[in-house]
Amino acid sequence: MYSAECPGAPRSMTGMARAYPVVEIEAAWQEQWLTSGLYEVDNDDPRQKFYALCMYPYPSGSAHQGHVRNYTFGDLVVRYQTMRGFAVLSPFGFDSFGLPAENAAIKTGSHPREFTDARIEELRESVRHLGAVYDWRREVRSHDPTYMRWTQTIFLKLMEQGLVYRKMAPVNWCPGCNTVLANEQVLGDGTCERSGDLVERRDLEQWFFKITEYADELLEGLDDLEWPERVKTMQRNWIGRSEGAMIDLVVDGRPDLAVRVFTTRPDTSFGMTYAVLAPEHPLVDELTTAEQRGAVDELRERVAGASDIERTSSEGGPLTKRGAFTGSYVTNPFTDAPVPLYVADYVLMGYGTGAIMAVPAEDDRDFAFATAYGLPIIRTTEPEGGLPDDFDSAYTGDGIKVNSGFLDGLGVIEAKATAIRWLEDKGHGHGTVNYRLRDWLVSRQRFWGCPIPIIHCPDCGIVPVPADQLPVVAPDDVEFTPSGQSPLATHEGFVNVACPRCAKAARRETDTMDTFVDSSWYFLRFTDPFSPDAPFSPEAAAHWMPVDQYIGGIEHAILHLLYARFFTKALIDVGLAPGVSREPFRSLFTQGMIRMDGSKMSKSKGNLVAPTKYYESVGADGLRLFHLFVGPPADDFDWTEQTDQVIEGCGRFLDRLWRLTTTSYASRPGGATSDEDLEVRRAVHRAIKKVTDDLDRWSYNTAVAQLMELVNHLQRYVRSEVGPAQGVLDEAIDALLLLLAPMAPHVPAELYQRRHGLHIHEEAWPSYDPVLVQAETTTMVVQILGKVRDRIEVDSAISEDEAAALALSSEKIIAELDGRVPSRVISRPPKLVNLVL
RNA sequence: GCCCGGAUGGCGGAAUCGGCAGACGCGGGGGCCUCAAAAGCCCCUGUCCUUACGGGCGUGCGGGUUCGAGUCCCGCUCCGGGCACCA
Repeated sequence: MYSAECPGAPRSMTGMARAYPVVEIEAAWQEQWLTSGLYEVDNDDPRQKFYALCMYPYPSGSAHQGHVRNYTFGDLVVRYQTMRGFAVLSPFGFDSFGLPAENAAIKTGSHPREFTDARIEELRESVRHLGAVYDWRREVRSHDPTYMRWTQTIFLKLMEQGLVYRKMAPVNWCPGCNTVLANEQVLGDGTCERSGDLVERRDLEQWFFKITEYADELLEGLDDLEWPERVKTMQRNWIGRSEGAMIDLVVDGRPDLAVRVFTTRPDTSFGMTYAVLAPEHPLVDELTTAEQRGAVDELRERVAGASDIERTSSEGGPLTKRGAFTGSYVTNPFTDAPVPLYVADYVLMGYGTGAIMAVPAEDDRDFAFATAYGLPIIRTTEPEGGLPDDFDSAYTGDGIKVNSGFLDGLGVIEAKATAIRWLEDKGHGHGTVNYRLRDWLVSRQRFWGCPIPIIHCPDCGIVPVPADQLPVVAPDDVEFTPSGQSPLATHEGFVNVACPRCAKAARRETDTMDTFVDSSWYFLRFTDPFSPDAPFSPEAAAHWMPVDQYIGGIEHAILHLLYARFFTKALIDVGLAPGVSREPFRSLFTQGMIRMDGSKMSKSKGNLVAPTKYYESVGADGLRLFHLFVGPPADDFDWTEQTDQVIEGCGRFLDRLWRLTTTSYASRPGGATSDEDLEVRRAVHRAIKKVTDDLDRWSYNTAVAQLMELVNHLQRYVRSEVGPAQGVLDEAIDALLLLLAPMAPHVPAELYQRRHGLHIHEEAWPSYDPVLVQAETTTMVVQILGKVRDRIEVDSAISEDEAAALALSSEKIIAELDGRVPSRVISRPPKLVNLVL
């Protein structure tokens, strides 16, 4: 491929001499892969499909080490599965809407599109320098109008099918920036990351997706996925399914009015000594008596102004300031006793019904509150060993019900079921399932996102933008001011529009969609990115989906992966994706983070080590090998002062391989086979098996180690006294190059081309001879009481008895035993015999 | 507070099913080559005792199971991550 005469030993920037011209060879092959179309697959490809995908990146400019790691793993999978004979779909795209472009626009005055397009160009270029291969024809970009059109179409389709709605919701409002912030933009201390102002909570009309309608399926679907357990657990916790009961507490003196509470512990109902409303609960006003109005209003005012962070922090103030008595009482239906109704900030409007029955004896928070307010505490669960005389904390464990009327004597589980049956019989409530998962708030008061395709008409109300007017694209003639307010909201030409229904003057929706919407269906678009009249053809999507191997960072463990799963199911249900697998990502791999000085390596931390310099010293191959070799792919990696030396070591390995392959060795006369020949052949076939197994189980570091061992072995072989046999050496080197090809693609491609005139990446993955993998003889360890006393070379197929006999006849063992007779002989042929005295 | 991970030489890590702990690499030491250096090549490199041969100890800590434990069980310590008034 690289055709120049060998220019001797080129010197890299780090001053190390390389055995081969790194930059020229890598550039030539990258050009070849880009133009040859080898990794472009068509939808009617007859080979079995394999969909490999790395999470599409936000285009932040040139690739950093996190990208390199990600795409090295991804490219390995693509090239490996291609060699194994699959039609591998390997697309690339850009998650190109998002705040950094808008912030840059505010700073420099440039349009976010120009900024983004330039960053995309940089990232695409540096990904190519890595030698990673994609079907670039399929590239998608979130901000591309042809993509936006379908994002908006999907929004409207979901709305039409009742999965989108609008309601008032509290948002993070920055008074300095005069806009709403995403949660990620609010710092830990509750201030705005840009202006430093204290973020407030405000209620605004917001758009939502009904992800909660899929809560159960999102939960149950996790069981069958080949995902890291950690990620599944995080999603389960996020969904937060809990079984319990709704109970209606009738207000004293108001038989028509009840406070509905949710509890997971209906078995503790007899211990309810008060009830609590969230400060935002709609019944607070009505149920607060004149005498208590002052205290309640004071509490509500304080809570309303506080951010979530303030409200839930442990510095929320003394407990006595956290609640207020409403003056009203509700009836505990189990005891018919009236209990006081409080308002308290520890009850959240966003979970359950925004109201609770409080059982201080069996709930930590209720216990703390009851203690502070002098409320009674009645224990209803007797732990094993009986009730203690006094106690200073709630008891939340298992036990036998006491003080609980008809529940007395039952265990917690039976008592729950009995209490729910009783509630349902008496009409006081019912069993239910509650989720922590909230509907997905998708509106953002931002410019650089996909506009929500809605028109607000004074007469017709909310009107979808007609399909033939999509996509709604943000205007170019906008000015970004430091206020941070989206210029969309004040752009007359954009906002003013005729109602598509009645033609009267109407206003466009100026909110844009959360960028997680764009990333919730891009993997479907990849299957059919040219489709002119649908987001994708259902046939193409059904063919390629699910993604067989999805690779990305653990930081997307919850949101992106949950939203994408929801979207896939929803798109199927609204008829856009019939026949598509309901779970989009069959197997997920989450790579470890690269850290430096304890924190994540990132642009914002300013601790990037650019890959560029390594492209010139050890090449993309060397850098890729380093990322594969340095440790388990799933583990975090600490970048230190020593890291450059490890990378250089990977470069040296490639040098040795190059010299080994390009040096001519004197053919051994006579053609007789030596022991060394057989040993080399065995080592080769063992390596094929080991590397194949390792690649299949994501143990890339040991796969690289295995190849290093093989090179070391071959190096000894060619320098050995008898010298190498050409046929043996050729078989070994070919296998070595084939095994290395998915990991470090350039050098093996170049060497294979020179050897055979063939493209290594079009070759089949090597297979091994099981006979050669099985060694003829093995070193058997003989232990006395678990301590190694002798090693004997034995036939691998040795029997239990033979092994034992051999061990007992060993001179060393006889001497060591010194006449003692083993009471037991543990024989585990062919590896070990252990003698017990 | 709750839920997950993890702890092995000077360092990154290996040991896939309970069977030789430390593969592979980095770093370090010694040697060869060279006028010299770089590069390359060879040998050594857990720790303690021993001139040697050889032996003792050793996978965060304390117990246990087993002929045998880095690996399994029980109880801790420390580190990392996620969730966090979720009723």
